[in-house]
Amino acid sequence: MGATIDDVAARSGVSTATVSRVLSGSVPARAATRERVLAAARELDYRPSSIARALKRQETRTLGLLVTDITNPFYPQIVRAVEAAAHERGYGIVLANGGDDAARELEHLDLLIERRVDGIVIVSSRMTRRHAERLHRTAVPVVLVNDTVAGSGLPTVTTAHRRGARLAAEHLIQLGHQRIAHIGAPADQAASGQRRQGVRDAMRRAGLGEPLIAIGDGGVAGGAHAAEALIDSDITGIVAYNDLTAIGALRALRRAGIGVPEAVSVVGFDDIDLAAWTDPPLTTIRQPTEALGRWAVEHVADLLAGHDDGLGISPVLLDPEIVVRDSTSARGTV
Amino acid sequence: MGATIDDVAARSGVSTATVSRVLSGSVPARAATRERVLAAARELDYRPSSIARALKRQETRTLGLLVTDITNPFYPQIVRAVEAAAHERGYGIVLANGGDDAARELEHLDLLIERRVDGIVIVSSRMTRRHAERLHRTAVPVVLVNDTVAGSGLPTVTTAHRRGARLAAEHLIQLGHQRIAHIGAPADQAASGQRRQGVRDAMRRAGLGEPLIAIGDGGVAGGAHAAEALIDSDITGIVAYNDLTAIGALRALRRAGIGVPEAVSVVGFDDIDLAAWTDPPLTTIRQPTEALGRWAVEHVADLLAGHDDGLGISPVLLDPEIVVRDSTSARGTV
DNA sequence: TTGAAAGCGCTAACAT
DNA sequence: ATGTTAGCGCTTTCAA
Repeated sequence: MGATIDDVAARSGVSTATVSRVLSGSVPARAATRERVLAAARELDYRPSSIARALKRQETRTLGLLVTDITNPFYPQIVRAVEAAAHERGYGIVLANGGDDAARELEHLDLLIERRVDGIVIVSSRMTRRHAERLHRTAVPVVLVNDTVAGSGLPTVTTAHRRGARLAAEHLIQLGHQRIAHIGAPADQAASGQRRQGVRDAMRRAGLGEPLIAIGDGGVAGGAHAAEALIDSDITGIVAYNDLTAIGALRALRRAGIGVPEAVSVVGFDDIDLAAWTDPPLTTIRQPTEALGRWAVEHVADLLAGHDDGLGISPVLLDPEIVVRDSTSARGTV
Repeated sequence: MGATIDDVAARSGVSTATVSRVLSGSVPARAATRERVLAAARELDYRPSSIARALKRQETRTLGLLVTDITNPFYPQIVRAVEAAAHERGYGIVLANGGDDAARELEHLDLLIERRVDGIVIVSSRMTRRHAERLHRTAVPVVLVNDTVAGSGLPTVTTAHRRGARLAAEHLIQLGHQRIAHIGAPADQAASGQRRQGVRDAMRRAGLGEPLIAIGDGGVAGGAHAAEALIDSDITGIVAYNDLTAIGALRALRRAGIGVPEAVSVVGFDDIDLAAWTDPPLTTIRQPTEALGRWAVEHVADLLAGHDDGLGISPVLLDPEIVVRDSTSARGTV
């Protein structure tokens, strides 16, 4: 099919070594030789095989991207970010969409390893110690995004969930809200504890006591349910676990005839694409997706380059920022 | 680092050929040999290098997935579907996110080819004849999803956009609507013409004349704008180019105090995840994402297997289905 | 500046 | 049933 380096060498009357050198530009060559090689390559439409190169060089310039929690609305954003950062550094991305169960996920991990990816980025999965072990054994650089495995020593970069949730609650407090509820997510969601804590931090600092806590399911339905349960309380502000939850709350409140933001203010988390288009547009905490992806890729690259910076002892926290839209408004003390 | 086939061979006291055979299971081996090989492989945590295998076999069991139109809300769904279908058939996915300009996209294509992907699935990109040429020259099987390049002869699978839009309009007509508007997308969107035609088909069949046409931008903002312009007309139903456009329309109508679906019914297209959660939940045309992805992968596989079924002359159309929610309702003749 | 040759890890004839 | 060996397409010493 495609032309090989031998074809190019033959056509230009030099050795394959010379072709390789000219094409890589690593070693100077006589101008005349250069020209001939380049011409031959062009004429034959030669594309070096990265497979052969990988075998020789023992690196594929490829990163595995394992995304398990596909229900995560924030998934497309992070895939985008990682792909872009990788491409910039000359890495390709092999995508692995985690399945439903942990077993299938381990299988994916194996596949990535067999494909000899140079490193692996794992996003918000249900990583277990077993995964970590497997990873450790094969010595493939790995970085976790938005999740940690306790005691695995795996390097991690995550959004500062706690700080983000605090930001959300503080925004409400600054607007004069005093009775604030938090609609959380089940405990198995990596960030649920931290976000709840963030809301408490803000309340406590302001001397407002404890937030009212309701639990959703991380999705719209759960958010709506939880908000309904909150309707008879006298809260004026809600910090939702994420945007999906917030959208559910918006819906439930509308159904109940409670105006947002006049009667109750709502803050989300993530800033998914559609957050700008809810009704009213959602005030939310934007995760630093770009930075998360970039950091993950750069750190894998560093690890590959042998810069073992002793990281992984504690996760790197990246700051989110608040995006104020129309689902929150000032509220004097009642 | 990792153990090689030589290590396993040495440890189990057989030749590498035997190891290869035992592991692949292609040829029967004596039970005792089998055991020893398997044991050695396990002990060494041996993972065959798919790189070396690819070089030998001249196939990587890898498909390239080029997604350019990243603004397409339908993007995550199709990535999911393609990945799943590929995985099922033992293919991995190399992801390439198209850039802004056509040049960057060509670069991506080259990269995929250098990576020696066995086939390429291209989703809804701004494919040009130049791309098609490049593809043709390298003889890599390609299938296009939801887009065609006129005269390129590239096999294509797409949603039956025209039929889908007709379904949408017919739904409205059955509900008693007579004055229907279509909010379309700019002409450069692959499906815009077909969807507009679909609406006209339905109107004409029902003897209702031409639909009122407004043009959005394929996004929420454009949908809102276009809907505003429609407010003073006397239409009672809107078929939007896609869900984003429909969401924009929903918003504009609410702002204007026009009830959906009491005063005006709205139908979207795509059935993105959030369509079920708009207010009111959106009646829409669901693209057969699963089938699209599966078909694309299977067709590439067929091509790879040498089944040149003379396809590609005309695109394969997959039927969408209507999902009726609450943004549409019956309406007697006024 | 260029060439010859070894070798990356595997598979598949071809032998035995 | 198993071993020997060539070779996939490249890069990289080592020589010249």
